[in-house]
Amino acid sequence: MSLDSAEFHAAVYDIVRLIPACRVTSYGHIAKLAGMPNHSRHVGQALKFLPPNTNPLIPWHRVIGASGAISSRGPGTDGAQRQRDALVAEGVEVTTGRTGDLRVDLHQFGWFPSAAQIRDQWQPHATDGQGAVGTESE
DNA sequence: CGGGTGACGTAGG
DNA sequence: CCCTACGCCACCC
Repeated sequence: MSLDSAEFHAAVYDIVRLIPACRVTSYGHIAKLAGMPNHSRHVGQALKFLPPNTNPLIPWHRVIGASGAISSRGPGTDGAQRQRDALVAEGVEVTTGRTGDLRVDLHQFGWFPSAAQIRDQWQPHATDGQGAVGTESE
């Protein structure tokens, strides 16, 4: 199956909408859930394309890098700061490095479910209230 | 049509 | 943990 760019955007938005509060995931994981594991950059591209009015509908701030770092997004932009503010408001701990880099502990706030678990969210059969799903490095 | 770029990721030093 | 190099692909020049 080949995803069109528009459909890829829609898939990305749909997945981002599923991210629970106080949790974060990575661009690459969203790309993987969307069926395109190598299109991690385009996930960010899709979020960049995101209109301001859809902000409250799509928790874009819960998407960070696979290393738990919030992308600088350029020195003149305040996107990273707004993202940090939104995450902190939800209760996510964001640490600031000496160089001003913003990072989140994925072991504590990471949310990396598989496609099957996503389907499980749409149809809650197993009521497992697990926290960090799929903490790879453990 | 070649080259640079980016809200990325992984591997290696 | 830091930085560098490379792969990736849509988009822009």
